[in-house]
Amino acid sequence: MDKQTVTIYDVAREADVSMATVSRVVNGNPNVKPATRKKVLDVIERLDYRPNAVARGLASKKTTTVGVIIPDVTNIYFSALARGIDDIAMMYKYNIILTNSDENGRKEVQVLNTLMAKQVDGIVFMGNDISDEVRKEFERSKTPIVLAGCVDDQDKMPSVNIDYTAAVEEATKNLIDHGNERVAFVSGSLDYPINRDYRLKGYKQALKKAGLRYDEKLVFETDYSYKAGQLLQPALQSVNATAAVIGDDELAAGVMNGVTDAGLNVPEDFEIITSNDTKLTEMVRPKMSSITQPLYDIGAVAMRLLTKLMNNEPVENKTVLLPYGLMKRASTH
Amino acid sequence: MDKQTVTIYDVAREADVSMATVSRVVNGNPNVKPATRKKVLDVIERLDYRPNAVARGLASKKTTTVGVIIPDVTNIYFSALARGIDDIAMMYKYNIILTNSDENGRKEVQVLNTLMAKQVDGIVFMGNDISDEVRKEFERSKTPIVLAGCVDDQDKMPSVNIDYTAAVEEATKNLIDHGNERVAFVSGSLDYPINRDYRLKGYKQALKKAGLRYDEKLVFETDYSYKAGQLLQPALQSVNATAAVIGDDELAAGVMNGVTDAGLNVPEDFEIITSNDTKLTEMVRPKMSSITQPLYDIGAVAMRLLTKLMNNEPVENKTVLLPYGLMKRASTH
DNA sequence: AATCAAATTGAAAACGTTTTCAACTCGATA
DNA sequence: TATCGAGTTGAAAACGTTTTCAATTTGATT
Repeated sequence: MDKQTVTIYDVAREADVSMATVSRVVNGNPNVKPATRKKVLDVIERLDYRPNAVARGLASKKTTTVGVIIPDVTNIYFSALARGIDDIAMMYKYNIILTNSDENGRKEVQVLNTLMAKQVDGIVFMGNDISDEVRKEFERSKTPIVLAGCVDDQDKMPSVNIDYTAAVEEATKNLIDHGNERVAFVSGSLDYPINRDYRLKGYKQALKKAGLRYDEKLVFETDYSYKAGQLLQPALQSVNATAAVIGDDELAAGVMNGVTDAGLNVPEDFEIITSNDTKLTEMVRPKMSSITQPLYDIGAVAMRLLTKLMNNEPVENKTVLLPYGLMKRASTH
Repeated sequence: MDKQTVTIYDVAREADVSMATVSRVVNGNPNVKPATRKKVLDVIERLDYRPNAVARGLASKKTTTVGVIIPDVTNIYFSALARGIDDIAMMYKYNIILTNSDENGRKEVQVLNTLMAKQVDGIVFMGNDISDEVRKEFERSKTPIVLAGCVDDQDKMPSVNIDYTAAVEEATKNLIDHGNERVAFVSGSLDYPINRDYRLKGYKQALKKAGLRYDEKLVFETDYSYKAGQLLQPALQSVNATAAVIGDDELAAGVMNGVTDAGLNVPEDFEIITSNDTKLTEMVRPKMSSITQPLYDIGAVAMRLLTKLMNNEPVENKTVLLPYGLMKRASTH
C-alpha cells in the first residue's frame, strides 16, 4: 500500500485491458476470452500483483474473515474447538479473527462490536452463557452467528453441542451402578443455563431413576481451574462423597490430584468421571474416565454450519447435537 | 453494509457538517469546536452510527489487525504464548487473526500471503524453523514481523525468547549433578536450528564441562506429541539412560508415563526435566521439573515489541531474551 | 474598523477493488 | 451481405472512510 505497491490499475495498463477485466480474471469470472485471460495472468505474474483484500472486502461486502469468540484460548477444551473451527474455515477460504472473552459479559459485547465493525462475514461464539446484553447484540446482527459448545436456552440461535443432559445422566448412572450413593456434581457457575438446566438436570434425573435423594450438599459450584479442583478435596470428603461427575477436565484433574495427594485412592476410594475427554484425560494418572465429546467436530461442524448460513445454503437443522459417549478409563471401577 | 446501514454521510447530513468533520470527531482529532463536536456526537448516538473498519483500513492504511501464525493452537505451550499476544494486542486496540500453520512450510507461506493480502499491520510468527521460502517472504515484507518462541539463526528478525542454550545446559548439569552419567536429550527435529544449534549445544556444553563424553545414541528426535513420548521408553531403556532433558511438556508427559507405566519409578529410576513449565507440569504425577519459561510474557513482550515497530517507536533491543529458571518438582531428586 | 494569525471547516481526491450496464465484438444464420 | 444473439469488454459509479489543502471563521491586537 505504499508507492511501490502494484495495483489493479498497473496490471490493466500493462495488459492493455480495463480494470474490470483484470478483476474478472483474478476472480475467475468465466466471461473473459482465453487469450485475454492469459495476457492478464502473464502481467500479474510479471508484476507480482497481489490483490488487496481490504479493498475487495469494501467493494464486495465480503471480507472472508470470521470472528471467533473464545473464553480462553489456553483452555484445552476451547482450544480443541478452535482448532476444528480454523481447519474448516481454512478449507472454505476464511480466516478467523480470534478474541478472548474471559467469559466477561462486558468484554463479550465489546469484542462483538469490534468484530462487527471489522465486517466479519460470520461469528462463532463459545462460552457458557448468553447474557442479555450479548443476546441483544445477537438479535440486531445481520451477520450470521453460530454457537459452539454453548447452549441457547431460548433456542433461537444456531448451535452445535452434545446432549449434555443425557450425557451427564449416563455418567451419573454409571457411578451409581458402581454402588456409589453419594455422587457429587462439580460444576461451573449454576447461573449458567448449560450447567443449571442441562447438566444438573441430567444428574438429577439419574438420581431420581435410581431412587436416590437429591442432596444440595453434593453440588459444588466453582470456576473451571485446576487450582479450584485441588482445593475441593476437603469439601468433597466432608459430605462423604464417594464419586463425582465433574464439568471440566482441568477442574477434574485438580479434584483427582487433590484426592490422591490427600492419600486416598482413585478409583478405590473416590471415582471420577470428567466431561470433555481432552488429551489431559490420558496424561494424568490414573487416566480419567470421561463423557466423550467430539471437540474438534463441534468446532468443525459449527464452522461448516456457519459457512452454510453465510452462503444462504439450505440448512436442515440449526440445532445440531453430535454424538457423545462414555470412555471408561482408570478413574472409575 | 446493506440499505439500512448508517454511513458517515448520514451523520454529516443530519448534523449539518461535512464528512471530514464527522471523521475528525470519530477519530478524536482536536481541531473541532466543542459545540460542533457535541452536535455530531448526539447525531452519532441517535443514529447509532458504527464506523466501518474495513473502509477505515483502506483509507488510512491501518487495519488494526495483527496476524499470528501458530503451529497448533491446541498445544499448551503455544496457546499460552497466544494468550499473551492477544491480551497485549487488545490493550493496544488490535485484534489478532490467528492461523494454524502445522509447522508446514508451504502452509506457512500460504498463510503469510493471506495475512499480507488482508493488510495486517504486523505479524507474530511462532514456530521451530524459518524455511527459506518463509524467510524470503519475511525479507520482502514491509509489514513488521516479530518472532515469538522462535529463533532466527541469521539473527535478522526481531525476536523474543529465552536463552535456550543456557537453560538446557543448566538443566543437563542439574541431572549430571544428581549422579546421572547417561542423560538423554529428547528433542524435536534436529533440522530445526532451535533444537540443533541452541538446545543441543547447551546439552553438549554441560556434558563437556562435566567431562562426560557426548554419545549420539542418547539423542532422540521425535515430534512433539504425548504419544511419541510414550513410545520412547524402550529406546531410552536400551541405551541405559537414567535421565532425560525433554524439549516439550506434552512429549515429556508421554515419556514419563511411558516410564512409570513400564513399572519404573520417577525419579528413582529415571529423572526428567522438561522445557516449557506449562500447567501440565503440575497436573501429571509426579509433577515434572522444568526449565521455566515465562510463556505468557514471551507472547506479551513480542506483541509489545511489534506495536513499537508498527508505530515506528524507538526500540532498544530487537532481540529480547527473557529470564528463565529451573523449577524443581518431583520428577527429579 | 482593519489586520493578522490561529483555529475550524469543507470539497474533493484518495484508498484499491468490484459491480453494473451500455457498447462493442464475434460467429452463426438467412 | 445483413442481421441477430451471445459473449466480451470498458467506463464509471460504488463501497465508506480518511486526508489534504484551500477557504472560512474567530478572536486578539493595533
